[in-house]
Amino acid sequence: MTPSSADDWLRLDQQICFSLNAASRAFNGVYRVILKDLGLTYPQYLVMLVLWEHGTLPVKKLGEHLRLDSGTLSPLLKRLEGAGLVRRERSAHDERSVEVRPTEEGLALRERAREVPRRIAAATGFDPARIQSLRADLDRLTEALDAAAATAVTAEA
Amino acid sequence: MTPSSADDWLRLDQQICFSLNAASRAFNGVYRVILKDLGLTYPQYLVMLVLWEHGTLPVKKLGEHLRLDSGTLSPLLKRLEGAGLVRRERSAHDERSVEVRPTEEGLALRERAREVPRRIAAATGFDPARIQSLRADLDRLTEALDAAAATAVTAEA
DNA sequence: TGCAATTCGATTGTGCACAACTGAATGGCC
DNA sequence: GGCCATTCAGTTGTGCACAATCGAATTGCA
Repeated sequence: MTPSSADDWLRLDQQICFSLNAASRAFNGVYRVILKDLGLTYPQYLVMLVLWEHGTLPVKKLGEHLRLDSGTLSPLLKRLEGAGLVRRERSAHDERSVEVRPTEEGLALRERAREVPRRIAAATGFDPARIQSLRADLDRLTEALDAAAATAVTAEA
Repeated sequence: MTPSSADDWLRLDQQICFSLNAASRAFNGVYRVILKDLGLTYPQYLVMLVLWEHGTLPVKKLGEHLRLDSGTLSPLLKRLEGAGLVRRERSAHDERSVEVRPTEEGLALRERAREVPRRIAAATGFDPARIQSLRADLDRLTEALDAAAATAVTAEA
Protein backbone atom coordinates (compact mmCIF):
# COMPACT_ATOMS: atom_id res chain seq x y z
CA MET A 1 0.00 0.00 0.00
CA THR A 2 1.41 3.35 -1.03
CA PRO A 3 1.32 6.34 1.28
CA SER A 4 -1.15 8.17 -0.96
CA SER A 5 -3.70 5.35 -0.88
CA ALA A 6 -3.47 5.29 2.90
CA ASP A 7 -4.16 9.02 2.83
CA ASP A 8 -7.20 8.38 0.66
CA TRP A 9 -8.47 5.99 3.27
CA LEU A 10 -7.98 8.61 5.93
CA ARG A 11 -10.04 11.07 3.91
CA LEU A 12 -12.78 8.58 3.09
CA ASP A 13 -12.98 7.62 6.72
CA GLN A 14 -13.18 11.21 7.75
CA GLN A 15 -16.09 11.75 5.46
CA ILE A 16 -18.37 9.02 6.73
CA CYS A 17 -17.81 9.51 10.43
CA PHE A 18 -17.74 13.25 10.03
CA SER A 19 -20.91 13.36 7.94
CA LEU A 20 -22.76 11.45 10.62
CA ASN A 21 -21.44 13.72 13.32
CA ALA A 22 -22.34 16.84 11.38
CA ALA A 23 -25.85 15.56 10.62
CA SER A 24 -26.39 14.76 14.27
CA ARG A 25 -25.33 18.23 15.34
CA ALA A 26 -27.39 19.85 12.58
CA PHE A 27 -30.46 17.96 13.83
CA ASN A 28 -29.64 19.12 17.32
CA GLY A 29 -29.53 22.71 16.12
CA VAL A 30 -32.96 22.48 14.48
CA TYR A 31 -34.46 20.87 17.56
CA ARG A 32 -32.88 23.54 19.72
CA VAL A 33 -34.75 26.22 17.79
CA ILE A 34 -38.08 24.39 17.67
CA LEU A 35 -38.03 23.13 21.26
CA LYS A 36 -37.08 26.48 22.74
CA ASP A 37 -40.79 27.37 22.97
CA LEU A 38 -41.43 24.25 25.04
CA GLY A 39 -38.51 24.93 27.34
CA LEU A 40 -36.97 21.56 26.50
CA THR A 41 -33.58 20.47 25.24
CA TYR A 42 -33.41 17.71 22.68
CA PRO A 43 -32.50 14.91 25.13
CA GLN A 44 -35.19 16.15 27.51
CA TYR A 45 -37.67 15.99 24.63
CA LEU A 46 -36.65 12.39 23.96
CA VAL A 47 -37.31 11.54 27.61
CA MET A 48 -40.76 13.14 27.45
CA LEU A 49 -41.55 11.25 24.22
CA VAL A 50 -40.87 7.97 25.98
CA LEU A 51 -42.93 8.97 29.01
CA TRP A 52 -45.83 10.13 26.83
CA GLU A 53 -45.81 6.80 25.04
CA HIS A 54 -45.19 4.45 27.97
CA GLY A 55 -46.30 6.39 31.05
CA THR A 56 -44.48 6.03 34.35
CA LEU A 57 -41.19 4.16 34.06
CA PRO A 58 -38.23 3.43 36.32
CA VAL A 59 -34.97 5.18 35.43
CA LYS A 60 -33.53 1.86 34.32
CA LYS A 61 -36.23 1.26 31.70
CA LEU A 62 -36.00 4.83 30.53
CA GLY A 63 -32.28 4.34 30.00
CA GLU A 64 -32.89 1.18 27.98
CA HIS A 65 -35.30 2.97 25.66
CA LEU A 66 -32.88 5.84 25.15
CA ARG A 67 -29.56 3.97 25.41
CA LEU A 68 -28.49 6.28 28.22
CA ASP A 69 -27.12 5.48 31.66
CA SER A 70 -27.88 6.98 35.03
CA GLY A 71 -24.90 9.29 34.82
CA THR A 72 -26.67 11.12 32.02
CA LEU A 73 -30.26 10.64 33.15
CA SER A 74 -30.00 11.53 36.83
CA PRO A 75 -29.15 15.23 36.39
CA LEU A 76 -31.39 15.49 33.34
CA LEU A 77 -34.38 14.12 35.28
CA LYS A 78 -33.67 16.47 38.16
CA ARG A 79 -33.89 19.37 35.74
CA LEU A 80 -37.18 18.05 34.36
CA GLU A 81 -38.44 17.71 37.93
CA GLY A 82 -37.28 21.25 38.66
CA ALA A 83 -39.30 22.39 35.63
CA GLY A 84 -42.35 20.61 37.08
CA LEU A 85 -42.71 18.17 34.18
CA VAL A 86 -41.97 14.90 36.04
CA ARG A 87 -41.87 13.55 39.57
CA ARG A 88 -39.32 11.04 40.82
CA GLU A 89 -40.47 8.65 43.52
CA ARG A 90 -38.88 5.57 45.05
CA SER A 91 -40.65 2.37 44.07
CA ALA A 92 -42.69 0.76 46.85
CA HIS A 93 -41.72 -2.76 45.74
CA ASP A 94 -38.03 -2.08 45.23
CA GLU A 95 -36.41 0.73 47.16
CA ARG A 96 -33.47 0.72 44.74
CA SER A 97 -35.67 1.77 41.84
CA VAL A 98 -36.93 5.30 41.13
CA GLU A 99 -40.15 5.71 39.18
CA VAL A 100 -40.31 8.67 36.81
CA ARG A 101 -43.90 9.90 36.44
CA PRO A 102 -45.02 12.73 34.15
CA THR A 103 -46.98 15.42 36.02
CA GLU A 104 -50.20 16.96 34.74
CA GLU A 105 -48.09 19.76 33.37
CA GLY A 106 -45.81 17.25 31.70
CA LEU A 107 -48.75 15.48 30.09
CA ALA A 108 -50.25 18.80 29.00
CA LEU A 109 -47.00 19.64 27.23
CA ARG A 110 -47.71 16.81 24.82
CA GLU A 111 -50.41 18.89 23.16
CA ARG A 112 -47.96 21.66 22.46
CA ALA A 113 -45.43 19.14 21.16
CA ARG A 114 -47.74 17.67 18.54
CA GLU A 115 -46.62 20.06 15.83
CA VAL A 116 -42.92 19.42 16.43
CA PRO A 117 -42.58 16.29 14.23
CA ARG A 118 -44.19 18.00 11.26
CA ARG A 119 -41.86 20.96 11.56
CA ILE A 120 -38.85 18.65 11.85
CA ALA A 121 -39.91 16.58 8.86
CA ALA A 122 -40.37 19.78 6.86
CA ALA A 123 -36.88 20.94 7.88
CA THR A 124 -35.29 17.77 6.50
CA GLY A 125 -36.90 18.20 3.10
CA PHE A 126 -37.00 14.40 2.81
CA ASP A 127 -40.17 12.51 1.98
CA PRO A 128 -41.36 9.88 4.51
CA ALA A 129 -40.13 6.91 2.48
CA ARG A 130 -36.67 8.38 2.21
CA ILE A 131 -36.63 9.11 5.93
CA GLN A 132 -37.62 5.54 6.71
CA SER A 133 -34.93 4.19 4.40
CA LEU A 134 -32.30 6.35 6.00
CA ARG A 135 -33.51 5.38 9.45
CA ALA A 136 -33.25 1.69 8.60
CA ASP A 137 -29.68 2.18 7.36
CA LEU A 138 -28.75 4.04 10.52
CA ASP A 139 -30.25 1.36 12.75
CA ARG A 140 -28.29 -1.33 10.93
CA LEU A 141 -25.19 0.78 11.30
CA THR A 142 -25.77 1.23 15.02
CA GLU A 143 -26.33 -2.48 15.48
CA ALA A 144 -23.10 -3.33 13.65
CA LEU A 145 -21.10 -0.71 15.53
CA ASP A 146 -22.40 -1.83 18.92
CA ALA A 147 -21.52 -5.42 18.09
CA ALA A 148 -18.06 -4.39 16.92
CA ALA A 149 -17.43 -2.35 20.07
CA ALA A 150 -18.49 -5.30 22.22
CA THR A 151 -16.20 -7.78 20.44
CA ALA A 152 -13.35 -5.24 20.34
CA VAL A 153 -13.47 -4.98 24.11
CA THR A 154 -13.21 -8.72 24.56
CA ALA A 155 -10.72 -9.21 21.74
CA GLU A 156 -8.38 -6.43 22.82
CA ALA A 157 -6.17 -8.70 24.90
CA MET B 1 -56.44 14.70 12.74
CA THR B 2 -57.22 12.09 15.37
CA PRO B 3 -55.13 11.76 18.54
CA SER B 4 -53.77 8.40 17.41
CA SER B 5 -52.45 9.72 14.12
CA ALA B 6 -50.72 12.55 15.96
CA ASP B 7 -49.19 9.91 18.24
CA ASP B 8 -47.98 8.02 15.20
CA TRP B 9 -46.24 11.15 14.02
CA LEU B 10 -44.60 11.52 17.40
CA ARG B 11 -43.28 7.97 17.17
CA LEU B 12 -42.09 8.34 13.58
CA ASP B 13 -40.31 11.51 14.50
CA GLN B 14 -38.68 9.86 17.44
CA GLN B 15 -37.37 7.13 15.22
CA ILE B 16 -35.55 9.25 12.68
CA CYS B 17 -34.00 11.75 15.04
CA PHE B 18 -33.30 9.09 17.60
CA SER B 19 -31.74 6.70 15.08
CA LEU B 20 -29.35 9.39 13.98
CA ASN B 21 -28.45 10.22 17.55
CA ALA B 22 -27.93 6.58 18.44
CA ALA B 23 -25.77 5.97 15.37
CA SER B 24 -23.64 8.99 16.18
CA ARG B 25 -23.08 7.80 19.72
CA ALA B 26 -22.40 4.24 18.58
CA PHE B 27 -19.74 5.57 16.20
CA ASN B 28 -18.31 7.56 19.05
CA GLY B 29 -18.09 4.42 21.17
CA VAL B 30 -16.19 2.50 18.48
CA TYR B 31 -13.79 5.39 17.95
CA ARG B 32 -13.28 5.63 21.70
CA VAL B 33 -12.07 2.04 21.79
CA ILE B 34 -9.88 2.27 18.69
CA LEU B 35 -8.39 5.69 19.46
CA LYS B 36 -7.54 4.85 23.05
CA ASP B 37 -4.15 3.51 21.90
CA LEU B 38 -3.37 6.85 20.26
CA GLY B 39 -4.42 8.83 23.33
CA LEU B 40 -6.96 10.79 21.28
CA THR B 41 -10.66 11.43 21.65
CA TYR B 42 -12.82 11.37 18.55
CA PRO B 43 -13.02 15.18 18.10
CA GLN B 44 -9.27 15.42 18.72
CA TYR B 45 -8.78 12.80 16.01
CA LEU B 46 -10.86 14.87 13.60
CA VAL B 47 -8.66 17.89 14.33
CA MET B 48 -5.51 15.87 13.68
CA LEU B 49 -6.99 14.53 10.41
CA VAL B 50 -7.48 18.09 9.18
CA LEU B 51 -3.99 19.11 10.25
CA TRP B 52 -2.45 16.04 8.61
CA GLU B 53 -4.21 16.88 5.37
CA HIS B 54 -3.82 20.66 5.31
CA GLY B 55 -0.85 21.38 7.57
CA THR B 56 -0.72 24.46 9.77
CA LEU B 57 -4.05 26.29 9.94
CA PRO B 58 -5.50 29.16 11.96
CA VAL B 59 -8.17 28.23 14.48
CA LYS B 60 -10.78 29.92 12.30
CA LYS B 61 -10.07 27.70 9.28
CA LEU B 62 -9.94 24.63 11.47
CA GLY B 63 -13.40 25.52 12.76
CA GLU B 64 -14.73 25.91 9.23
CA HIS B 65 -13.49 22.46 8.24
CA LEU B 66 -15.03 20.89 11.34
CA ARG B 67 -18.08 23.13 11.79
CA LEU B 68 -16.92 23.95 15.30
CA ASP B 69 -16.47 27.32 16.97
CA SER B 70 -13.72 28.61 19.22
CA GLY B 71 -15.69 27.74 22.34
CA THR B 72 -15.22 24.08 21.50
CA LEU B 73 -11.83 24.29 19.82
CA SER B 74 -9.93 26.46 22.30
CA PRO B 75 -9.92 24.00 25.22
CA LEU B 76 -9.57 21.04 22.84
CA LEU B 77 -6.48 22.56 21.21
CA LYS B 78 -4.99 23.33 24.60
CA ARG B 79 -5.30 19.67 25.51
CA LEU B 80 -3.66 18.67 22.22
CA GLU B 81 -0.89 21.17 22.97
CA GLY B 82 -0.56 19.73 26.47
CA ALA B 83 -0.16 16.29 24.87
CA GLY B 84 2.63 17.69 22.69
CA LEU B 85 0.82 17.06 19.40
CA VAL B 86 0.33 20.67 18.27
CA ARG B 87 1.71 24.13 18.96
CA ARG B 88 -0.39 27.30 19.01
CA GLU B 89 1.33 30.49 17.91
CA ARG B 90 0.05 33.97 17.16
CA SER B 91 0.15 34.84 13.50
CA ALA B 92 2.84 37.36 12.55
CA HIS B 93 0.60 39.04 9.95
CA ASP B 94 -2.54 39.21 12.07
CA GLU B 95 -2.18 39.25 15.82
CA ARG B 96 -5.82 38.22 16.23
CA SER B 97 -5.21 34.88 14.58
CA VAL B 98 -3.65 31.78 16.18
CA GLU B 99 -1.88 29.29 13.96
CA VAL B 100 -2.21 25.64 14.94
CA ARG B 101 0.84 23.67 13.84
CA PRO B 102 1.32 19.91 14.26
CA THR B 103 4.57 19.05 16.07
CA GLU B 104 6.95 16.31 14.94
CA GLU B 105 5.22 14.07 17.46
CA GLY B 106 1.84 15.04 16.02
CA LEU B 107 3.00 14.25 12.48
CA ALA B 108 4.49 10.96 13.64
CA LEU B 109 1.14 9.96 15.10
CA ARG B 110 -0.22 9.85 11.57
CA GLU B 111 1.66 6.62 10.95
CA ARG B 112 0.00 4.96 13.90
CA ALA B 113 -3.39 6.28 12.75
CA ARG B 114 -3.20 4.71 9.31
CA GLU B 115 -4.94 1.52 10.36
CA VAL B 116 -7.81 3.33 12.06
CA PRO B 117 -10.01 3.81 8.94
CA ARG B 118 -9.79 0.15 8.00
CA ARG B 119 -10.82 -0.92 11.50
CA ILE B 120 -13.72 1.54 11.49
CA ALA B 121 -14.90 0.43 8.06
CA ALA B 122 -14.75 -3.17 9.22
CA ALA B 123 -16.79 -2.28 12.31
CA THR B 124 -19.61 -0.84 10.20
CA GLY B 125 -19.96 -3.99 8.13
CA PHE B 126 -20.97 -1.78 5.19
CA ASP B 127 -19.29 -1.97 1.82
CA PRO B 128 -17.67 1.23 0.47
CA ALA B 129 -20.47 2.00 -1.99
CA ARG B 130 -23.08 1.74 0.73
CA ILE B 131 -21.01 3.97 3.00
CA GLN B 132 -20.70 6.58 0.27
CA SER B 133 -24.44 6.45 -0.41
CA LEU B 134 -25.22 6.89 3.25
CA ARG B 135 -22.70 9.71 3.52
CA ALA B 136 -24.30 11.52 0.59
CA ASP B 137 -27.73 11.23 2.20
CA LEU B 138 -26.39 12.55 5.47
CA ASP B 139 -24.70 15.49 3.79
CA ARG B 140 -27.92 16.41 2.00
CA LEU B 141 -29.73 16.11 5.30
CA THR B 142 -27.23 18.36 7.05
CA GLU B 143 -27.49 20.94 4.30
CA ALA B 144 -31.30 20.97 4.49
CA LEU B 145 -31.29 21.16 8.28
CA ASP B 146 -28.77 24.00 8.37
CA ALA B 147 -30.83 25.92 5.84
CA ALA B 148 -34.00 25.31 7.85
CA ALA B 149 -32.36 26.43 11.08
CA ALA B 150 -31.14 29.61 9.39
CA THR B 151 -34.56 30.50 7.97
CA ALA B 152 -36.29 29.56 11.23
CA VAL B 153 -34.18 32.08 13.11
CA THR B 154 -35.08 34.89 10.75
CA ALA B 155 -38.73 33.82 10.41
CA GLU B 156 -39.34 33.42 14.12
CA ALA B 157 -40.61 36.97 14.62
C1' DT C 1 -5.79 60.43 10.36
C1' DG C 2 -9.37 58.97 13.48
C1' DC C 3 -13.42 56.60 14.56
C1' DA C 4 -16.82 52.84 13.97
C1' DA C 5 -17.80 48.26 12.54
C1' DT C 6 -15.94 43.84 12.01
C1' DT C 7 -13.02 39.85 12.91
C1' DC C 8 -10.83 36.70 15.90
C1' DG C 9 -9.67 34.10 20.02
C1' DA C 10 -10.61 33.24 24.50
C1' DT C 11 -13.72 32.78 28.48
C1' DT C 12 -17.93 31.68 31.02
C1' DG C 13 -21.95 29.09 31.84
C1' DT C 14 -25.27 25.36 30.76
C1' DG C 15 -26.21 20.91 29.32
C1' DC C 16 -25.14 16.20 27.53
C1' DA C 17 -22.17 11.56 27.18
C1' DC C 18 -19.76 8.34 29.48
C1' DA C 19 -16.42 5.89 32.60
C1' DA C 20 -15.56 4.79 37.27
C1' DC C 21 -17.00 4.50 41.70
C1' DT C 22 -20.20 4.62 45.91
C1' DG C 23 -23.75 2.93 48.71
C1' DA C 24 -28.15 1.13 49.57
C1' DA C 25 -31.34 -2.55 48.61
C1' DT C 26 -32.34 -7.04 46.91
C1' DG C 27 -32.22 -12.01 46.18
C1' DG C 28 -30.01 -16.41 45.96
C1' DC C 29 -27.50 -19.81 48.46
C1' DC C 30 -25.63 -22.27 52.09
C1' DG D 1 -30.81 -16.64 59.57
C1' DG D 2 -26.48 -14.84 57.57
C1' DC D 3 -23.45 -14.05 53.78
C1' DC D 4 -22.39 -12.49 49.15
C1' DA D 5 -22.98 -11.31 44.39
C1' DT D 6 -26.01 -8.49 41.78
C1' DT D 7 -28.89 -4.60 40.73
C1' DC D 8 -30.06 0.14 41.06
C1' DA D 9 -29.60 5.20 41.27
C1' DG D 10 -26.57 8.68 42.32
C1' DT D 11 -22.03 11.15 42.32
C1' DT D 12 -17.60 12.58 40.47
C1' DG D 13 -14.53 13.75 36.91
C1' DT D 14 -13.34 14.47 32.00
C1' DG D 15 -14.45 16.01 27.62
C1' DC D 16 -17.47 17.96 23.92
C1' DA D 17 -21.27 21.43 21.92
C1' DC D 18 -22.88 25.79 21.84
C1' DA D 19 -24.68 30.47 23.21
C1' DA D 20 -23.24 34.76 24.95
C1' DT D 21 -19.88 37.94 25.98
C1' DC D 22 -15.37 40.18 26.15
C1' DG D 23 -11.19 42.41 24.64
C1' DA D 24 -7.69 43.06 21.41
C1' DA D 25 -6.50 43.66 16.68
C1' DT D 26 -7.77 44.95 12.16
C1' DT D 27 -10.27 47.11 8.43
C1' DG D 28 -13.15 50.45 6.16
C1' DC D 29 -14.62 54.80 5.58
C1' DA D 30 -15.41 59.61 6.17
